[in-house]
This record gives sequence, C-alpha cells and structure tokens, in this order.
Amino acid sequence: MNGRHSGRPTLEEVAVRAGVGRGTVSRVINGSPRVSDRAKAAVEAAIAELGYVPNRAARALAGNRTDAIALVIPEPETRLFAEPYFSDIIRGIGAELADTDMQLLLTLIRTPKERSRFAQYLAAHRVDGVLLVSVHEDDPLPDLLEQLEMPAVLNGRRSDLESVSYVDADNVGGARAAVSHLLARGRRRVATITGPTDMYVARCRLDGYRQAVEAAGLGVDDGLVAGGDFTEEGGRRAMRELLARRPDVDGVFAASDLMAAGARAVLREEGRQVPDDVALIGFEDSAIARHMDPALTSVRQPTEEMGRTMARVLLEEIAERASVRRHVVLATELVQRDSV
Amino acid sequence: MNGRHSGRPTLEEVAVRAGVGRGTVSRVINGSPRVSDRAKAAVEAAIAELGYVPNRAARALAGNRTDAIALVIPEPETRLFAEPYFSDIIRGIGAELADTDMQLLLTLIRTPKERSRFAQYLAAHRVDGVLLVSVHEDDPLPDLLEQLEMPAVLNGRRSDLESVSYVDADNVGGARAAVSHLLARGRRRVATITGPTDMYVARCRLDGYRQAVEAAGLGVDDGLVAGGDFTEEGGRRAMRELLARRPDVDGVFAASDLMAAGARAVLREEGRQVPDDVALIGFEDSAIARHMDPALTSVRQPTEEMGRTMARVLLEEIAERASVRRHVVLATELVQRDSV
DNA sequence: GGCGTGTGTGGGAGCGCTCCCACGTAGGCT
DNA sequence: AGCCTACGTGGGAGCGCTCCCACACACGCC
Repeated sequence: MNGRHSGRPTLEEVAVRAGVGRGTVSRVINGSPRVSDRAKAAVEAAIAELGYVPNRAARALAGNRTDAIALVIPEPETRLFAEPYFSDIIRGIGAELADTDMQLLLTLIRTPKERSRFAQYLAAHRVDGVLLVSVHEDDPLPDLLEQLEMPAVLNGRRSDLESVSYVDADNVGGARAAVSHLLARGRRRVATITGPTDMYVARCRLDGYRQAVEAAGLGVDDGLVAGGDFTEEGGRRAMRELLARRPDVDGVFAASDLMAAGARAVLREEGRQVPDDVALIGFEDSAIARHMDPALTSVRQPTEEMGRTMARVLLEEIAERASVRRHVVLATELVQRDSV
Repeated sequence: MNGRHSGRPTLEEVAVRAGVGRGTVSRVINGSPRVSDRAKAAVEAAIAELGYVPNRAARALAGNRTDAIALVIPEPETRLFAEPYFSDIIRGIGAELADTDMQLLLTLIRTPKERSRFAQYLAAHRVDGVLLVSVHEDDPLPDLLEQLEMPAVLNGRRSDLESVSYVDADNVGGARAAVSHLLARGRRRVATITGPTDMYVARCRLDGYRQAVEAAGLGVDDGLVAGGDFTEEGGRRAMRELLARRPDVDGVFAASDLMAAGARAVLREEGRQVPDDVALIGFEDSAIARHMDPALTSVRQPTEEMGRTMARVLLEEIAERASVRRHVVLATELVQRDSV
C-alpha cells in the first residue's frame, strides 16, 4: 500500500485535462486574478472531476512556507488552566482557521530540552507563525520569536510594554466591575485575593480592585489584600489570613475561581454564610463557578473570542510582509449568580 | 525577509562540509546502519557546526509521507467534554510524541462540510495517521479511515465489534465497582442515571450497573434506571423521575459527573441529604466532582494514560506495513470522597 | 590467480509544486 | 500604420530531500 506512485492526481494531470499549462492551474488554485474566465472554469471542472487536492509538501517546498501555525502550550500551564478555557480557546482558533487551509500544530513544551528543540523548529521555519498561550514574564520564547521575525501572537501579555502582538482580556476592567458591584451592593470591607504578583495578569486584577475601591472614595487597606497563587489551596490560605486580620470582612474578590472555591471552603468552616455574611466573586467563570454552592458570581472572559482573534491577528501578520504589532484587549463581563 | 534563498543550511551543504556525498548524510540522518563510523562522525560534526535541521517539506515530498498525525475532535463533543479530559488526553499524546519528530495536527470538525473536507485531506494522504476522540456509532469517519487503509486509533469504541484500533477505559468495570461500592455500604435501592443509550459508552456503564446488582443477588428493577444524556439538565430530569417512581431510593450511580451534579441539585431541592439519605457516585472524576458539596465520589479514567497509549498504538501501526488492529482497555479506579 | 559476495559510498532522477521569464495576442496611443 | 503597453499563457528551473542504481574496494572461496 501507499506505494511510490500513488494514484492521486497531480497538478500536471489537472492541466492536461483542462487543456491548459501548469502555470494556469497553479494560478487558479492560488486565486490569481490573471486568469481568463474560460481557463478558470476549465481548470475548476478538471479539479472537480479528478478530485484533485494539492500536495502540501510540494507547495511548502516550492513556495518556501508551510501553511501551518503552531499553538504552543507550556506544559506546567495546562494543569492550571481553568478547564473550559483551554478547549474554548482552541475552539476559537479552530473556527477562525476553518476556512483557511492553514494547519494547526499543537506543541506542548514540558522541559527546557523540549523548549530548545522547539526553538530549532522555529529557526528552521517549520511553521509560518506561532500562537503562544499563557506566557510568563520570564519566558524566553516571545523574544526569540521577535528576533527570528516570526509572526506571533500571545494570549495575554508579559507586561504593559509588551512588544509582541497579543490578545488579552480586560483584566483591569473585569476586576473593577466585580469590586464595584460588591461596593454597590453595600459591602464596605471588600478584600481581594490576588494571584502571584510576578504575573502581569494578577497585577492587572489587583489594579482593577484598587481602582474600584478608590473610585468609591475609599482608601485601599492593605490588610484587605491577601496574596494567593491561583490555586485552591492558595485561596484557602489567603482567606484564613484575611479572616484573621479583618474579621469583619464582608466581601471578597478572588482573582480566580479556583481561589474563590478555596475561600468559600474556609468561610464555610468558619461558619460564615455566603452571600449573607460575606459576598464572593471569582474570575474566569469556569465550570467550577457554576457548580459551587451557592453558584459563584464571576468575571467571564470571552475565551472563544480570544482564540478567534488570536488566529485572525496571526493570519494578518503572516499575510503582510512588514511586522506591525497588534494589541487587542477584549472586554470582560460580570456574570451574576448567587454568591453576592 | 524570508527570501527565496534563506541562509538555512541544506543537506547538500552538510555533505560538502563533511566531505561525503548526499546519500551518506541522508543515511546518517535516518539512522541507517550502512555507514562507517568515520563518515558518521564527520557528518554529525558538520550537522552540529552548521546547525542543520532537515527540511520537513522536502522530506515529505521525496519520501511520500508527512511525519504528521491528526488529532480529530468532533466539535459538538468539545462542549460535552468533562473538562480536564480534553487537556489530559492531549497531554498524554504530547508526551508520547515528544521524542518522535512526528507532528500533531489538531483538527476540529464542526459541520458536515468540514467533515467532508477532512475526508479529502485524508484521501490526499496529508497525514500518516489519525487519532479520533469521542466517536459516535454513526460516525462515518472510522469506516472511511479503514477503507483508505489509514492507520487510526479511536478513543473509545463504537461497539463491541469495533474493527478499527481503539483505546478505551474499562467502563463496565468502573460502573460495576461504583455500584458494588454502594451496595457494600448497605444501600439497597440503588438507581442509575444512564447516558444516551445510543452511545456505547453509556450502555457499558449501564451494563456495569446491572452486573453489580445481579452479583449482589438482587434483580434489576427497571424503575431504578433513568435515562439521561450526559448533561446536567438531563441529570436533573432523571433524578426527578427517579424520586417520583422510587421515593425510597438510597443510592444513585450517575454515568457522568455532570449528571451527578444535576441529580445532586434536585436532591437538595427535595430536602434529601447526601450521603445520609442518598449516596451518590459519578463517572469521570472531573473538576466538578472535586468541587461539589459534598465532594463527589467518582470513577476515574486514566485519561492521560489513554492519550499516551493512543499515540503509542498509532505509531506502531504506522511503523508496520500490515494493519493489525489493536484493542486496548485500560482500568478505571473508584475515587472515594464524601458523597457515599 | 580468478571469481564471487558483501559493505560503504556517490550521485542521478524525481517527488509535485511555485516562481518567473518569455511569448503570443489584443487593445490603446501617437 | 506603427508602436507600446497591457494581459493571459506555457513551461523551464529549481525547492531539498529520498530512493536506488552503480561503482569501488575488501575480503573470502575454489
């Protein structure tokens, strides 16, 4: 099976059948405007009759491109992913790529060895562009991509001055909305459980908290800010800390649903009712939020839309020669449930 | 940038540098034994000095293969995925592929149009093999794959007589263990909420339920079997039905965590305590299970291991010419929490 | 010594495309 | 009429590999 010469039709055979030259068939396939309607129709008919599908490898070889982009997922992150996030973003990317004949390559990076191997891949131009999710500030990959002039789009950004193109959610706005909501409902001692502050996204959510508190004419009380690490256990610890420092806390904005779940568990242990004694808001609107008791009010990110946008931006960047960096920030939305 | 002749070294340049012919370099790269140690060392040195990375497209074109496999995800399924499942299985596949230079292509199939387009891809031999998750019994893809003699591995199977290679979890055994556990804890009226019975996986879990009930010397009471559809709302409906028919039910095995969550909500509404009045077990051990209140006892599937195994089986199938079908069933495990 | 057999090697041919040059042919201008 | 500019077109060259044939050379055997 699968012998040296498989029966699959080639561009040449299409040309013969259509009674035109190879060049013309190639032009039709690639949508060149420089083809007469007559020739175009003949070629299209021949393609349909023969069931011709262009050979990707040959195209790539001759055209010096790959028609493939890589979706890079740093492994440690996979674990942390609030779960629907992962598949939602993939769905968005897939949707945007569907009409293209761009292929999506999945690349998991676990170890430094794999990272350097991937760097080799990039240097060898095995992909036309790269989609990078969940970048850390110390990740060397974005800089490498920039240096190689490889089109790339990050999901999130490393800092305010991110130079590589990115698509991010409005973390500041989302956090601000959440905290404002708490304050508007009459909560006066609203605390926050932050993510690891060496992550930009965590700092953004903390900024949103601060902005909302200040906008309400209150001062930010450092006793009401507890550091978490985006994990459930971190949420627990932070909540205990908060309760110890400010027993009269009546509202908590956790920078992730998982931390909110941890906080909620501690509140239960301590006999505090949610939302009566303490109102609680998370971030991400994950499956966990919907299944908590009471169901958790949370900030939703337009995850699928982010995936879609990332793909679109990357395709644009690949299409144009010059590398204009694009920065897109998508709005977040407060999903109200029963924890406020 | 990225001009016609990029500076990347070619096999030919490596050959010149090593003072050997193209053929010898090719042999070294592909691990042929028919190379003298001297030549091999020279070539390897040249490769290292030049930072040579083989051109994939050229290889694919000349060798009539692609070094790529497709992971196919039927879109409607993504939504249903108990969430960690998705990323776990990908992680397993990635781990197995890491040492290979096989690429993983992600293919989402949403519409019939996309399905037929993918069929074209397959016919054009754009991948060396296919990994298919979550197949329905009426899915035409497996048969197509078989017909094309394309190496393929399913995650799960369509029926007992599945002809295509597959890797599946021991659904029957897992369900049996869950129900036996309930019976061993003294529950006498143990019900089950099934998945859609046109899905083989749902039938397997129902079989496991039956086997456990019969093994306990009890007869299967049809009144204790309610049909769900793997969704939370389906679990709700089924639980209401069950309560109406058998108000004295004291144990429920739900064929998915999501349905268990639905059932749990109804039980709460009806004032039944879990686990005191009704013990509850789910299937999948998803994030939801861990975050339910009380935390849900559930049957865990070795998801990452399944991904790993799928990849391994596929690679084997690609490596050998003949198509020997492989069937692997991996053990499941009951994870005990607080709902029993 | 002649003949086989085996092992390592070089390099031609070709995979199926895209790129681009060269060649008509038709139309617009002076 | 003569020229210049399009436009549409055919096909050569070449992308970087793998495959495989042919050859050289080192053995062993009769």
